[in-house]
Amino acid sequence: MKAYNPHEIEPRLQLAWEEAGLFRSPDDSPAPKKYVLEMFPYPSGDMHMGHASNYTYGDVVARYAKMQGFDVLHPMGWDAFGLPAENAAVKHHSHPAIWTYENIETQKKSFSRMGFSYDWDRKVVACDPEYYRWGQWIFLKFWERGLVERRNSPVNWCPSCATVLANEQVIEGKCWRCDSEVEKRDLTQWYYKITDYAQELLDDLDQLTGWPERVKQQQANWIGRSEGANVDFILCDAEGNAPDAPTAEDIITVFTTRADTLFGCSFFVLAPEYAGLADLVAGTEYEQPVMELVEAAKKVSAVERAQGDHEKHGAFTGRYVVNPINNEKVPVWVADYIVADYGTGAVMAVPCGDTRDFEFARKYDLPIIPIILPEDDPLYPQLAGEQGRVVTEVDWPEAYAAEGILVQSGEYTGMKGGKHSEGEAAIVAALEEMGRGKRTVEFRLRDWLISRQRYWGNPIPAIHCPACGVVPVPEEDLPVRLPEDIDLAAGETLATHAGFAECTCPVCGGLARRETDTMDTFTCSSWYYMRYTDPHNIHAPFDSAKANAWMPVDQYIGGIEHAILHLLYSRFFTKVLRDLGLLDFDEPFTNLLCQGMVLDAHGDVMSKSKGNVVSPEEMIAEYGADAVRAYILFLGPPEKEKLWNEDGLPGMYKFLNRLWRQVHDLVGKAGDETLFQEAPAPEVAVKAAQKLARERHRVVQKVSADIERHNFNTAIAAIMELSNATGEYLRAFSPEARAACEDHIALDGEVAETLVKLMAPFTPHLADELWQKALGNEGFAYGQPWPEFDPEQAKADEVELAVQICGKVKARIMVAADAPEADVLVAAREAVAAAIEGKAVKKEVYVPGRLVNIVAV
RNA sequence: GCCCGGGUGGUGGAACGGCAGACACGACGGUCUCAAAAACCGUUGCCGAAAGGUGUGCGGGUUCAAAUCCCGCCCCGGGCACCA
Repeated sequence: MKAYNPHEIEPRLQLAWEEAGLFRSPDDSPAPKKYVLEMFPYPSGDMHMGHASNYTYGDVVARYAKMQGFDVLHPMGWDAFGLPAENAAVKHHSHPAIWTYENIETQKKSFSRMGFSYDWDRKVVACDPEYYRWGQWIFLKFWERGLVERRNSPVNWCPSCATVLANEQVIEGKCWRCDSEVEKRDLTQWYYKITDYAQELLDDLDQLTGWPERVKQQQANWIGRSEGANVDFILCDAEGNAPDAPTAEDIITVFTTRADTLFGCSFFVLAPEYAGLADLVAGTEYEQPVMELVEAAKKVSAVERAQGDHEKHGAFTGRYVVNPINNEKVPVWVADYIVADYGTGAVMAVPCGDTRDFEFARKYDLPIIPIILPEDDPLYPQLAGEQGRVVTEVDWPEAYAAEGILVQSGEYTGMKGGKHSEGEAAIVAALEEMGRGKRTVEFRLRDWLISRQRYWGNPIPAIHCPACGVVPVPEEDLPVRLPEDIDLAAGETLATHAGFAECTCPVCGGLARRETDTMDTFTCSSWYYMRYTDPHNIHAPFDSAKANAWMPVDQYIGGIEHAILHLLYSRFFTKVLRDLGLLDFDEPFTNLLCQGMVLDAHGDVMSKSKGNVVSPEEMIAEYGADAVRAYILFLGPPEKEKLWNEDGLPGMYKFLNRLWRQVHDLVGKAGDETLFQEAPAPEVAVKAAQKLARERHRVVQKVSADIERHNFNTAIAAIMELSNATGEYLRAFSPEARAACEDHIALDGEVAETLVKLMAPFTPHLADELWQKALGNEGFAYGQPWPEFDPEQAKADEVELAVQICGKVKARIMVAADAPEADVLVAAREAVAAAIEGKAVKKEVYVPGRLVNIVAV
């Protein structure tokens, strides 16, 4: 027997797999399909632990599916556009493509060295013009459908990255990539109208039964649907006189989810960025303080805003509006706690029912009108009978935002109040009746800002013509290629590049200017998984028949950090491409596995700057890829965060060595390395053989179930148990004794083959080597039929039962597995006879195969 | 503030409401060795010499039986957040 040497067998088998084209996926085959996909990486340099674990999980799922008889699509590619490549280019006075492609080669080698079963013929690289041209094509299709918009609005600007960012890329007021504070700027930018799909993106979360609940929750939060109503307030003079026939200029609309509290509205607030604000105060004594507030609000950084309990600032505009429900005159204020781009940017303030309005009212001494409170509130009896409008006489301690009973609310007094309440419905109905209100729904989700002022991205295929306006690049002119001669180190950009922007208008033929913004890299990752189904197509992004055949992805695996960003964008793309008639399904990813972060031993995120990055390469160099794979899998459930600690790695290597020996021993090829030492008593030996035969069935059953629910750690633990049973067995029978007996030869062969096949998804090199050299087979364990099991044969003839008295274990008995209940109870009583002596047995509970519980007092 | 997760030995982690701690790591003891390594065998939640007791963040409850279900807290992690 040769010793287990991963450093020799692993590279040799990787080459053999490649030569055999083992992982190539067929385009059409009658077998059922399984599309297993891991999120493609950004080519940042070396493979890190996050990659290693993520891709190991995927590889197990893919290899297991293959052994289950599925046609498997298991591709890999690179999310190759992005800022780090530009930074590297500046640093090394080179081109982003050089850095990117070098890193891709490095990572590809690392992935191969891990033994991942990718179909490299389907590799997709996002910065390849053959790929990004179709991203441009999709942009044009979105445009045709009215899903592209170019508009001026306040946007998030990262000064360090020198580009705008999408809402999803701002984390607590900071840039998702570089952590710099984000600024607000008014700029004209390109948007994908993802809000058109807000409702469907929310509704279809229910379809995603194979997704983790927390991811769906996060998406629902992000989409943030609120049901409510728009209510029109009308500008009036200081005496409360409003025009009888108000025009659009006289109306200010608010969005509210709490129309039931309309009687409690004691002031009215506009956002500092409210469009008509300047006109409202122009030329009045209020203009100066209001404009000062507007200026001050601009200076408050997003980070400060994000910090929460920010002190509120406001100013009176000198104007009034009329509350449509009771014709009361209400002062109009401007305040920095109102968000301009949510709802209408104007709010009816109800201090008694809203903590923010309450704080503001206290600070500026505005009236607080109690109109809702719980029935058991001490103030309730007083206010419920109150006919007038108590304002200051009642000491209102804090805002009451929950459900309650309406008081001092005219004909609605006594109704239930709260979100979606009786009172809310009644008041909205009344407003609708008088033409001053309308049911509506607001979403927190904003349109996706896709333009970036960066070079290393997919150019937006648009042309600015002085005569025709903004026009699309004709399809036949795609791709708009990135110019290769650019000197980023010298500060050159697409906008300043000589030649790139120059073009002629495709409509009028006149001199025009090409759009110089590129698209957010997340546009590239929103459809790459479709390209894998047809990666070499030069006529379309993909052939619909091929995409529909392979898609949706059966198992998607990636980091939790993409819970919103990538996964939401991809769902949006899928729905639009479906509406374009290119796809026949609604959701791209049927099942989603989100792996937890791999952290260092102290629980910190691994990063180059912290110098705590653990490289899988060194571990592979010492113990081989199979040991690293198995150890990663054994560490715990994939969803959980992993504090990296490699103390157990040598133990896993030891296990693989033991397995190697055992398989050789079972098939009579161990030579001097046989585990047999000294024959025990015959009945001990027989039991070891019986147990091994049973364990083989039980473990196959358990490993299959565990892989299917992604409990790889317990699957490996079960294989260890089979190995332990094998060890006992091999110690009990000499190789000669086993070779002389047909029954032994049969059992030995079955167990050896089972061990090899069970290990195949986890440690594919070891399995293939044993498959060929120890078991003497042709080909590879990869793709061999997964072992069968018989649940009946997994059962033991005799079982040990715990005997409890009142739930406490007092004894253990051995009984035949099929013993009648009466016999078992007799045996149980005997076993604890002394303890129940003189007590009355009130009840006996028998759980077959587990325990007997005797309730005796 | 709202919404999700999660608290189990020295460590990673197991446990369809049914013997808590599977499987490992580590530690300790042993076999083999001149010795060490490797390999193999055994012990290992805690207290206790033992009998026994005790034990899954804390306090209650349901149940013959609770890590698991219910109620009330405490701590840790994540998401959303002046979103009306």
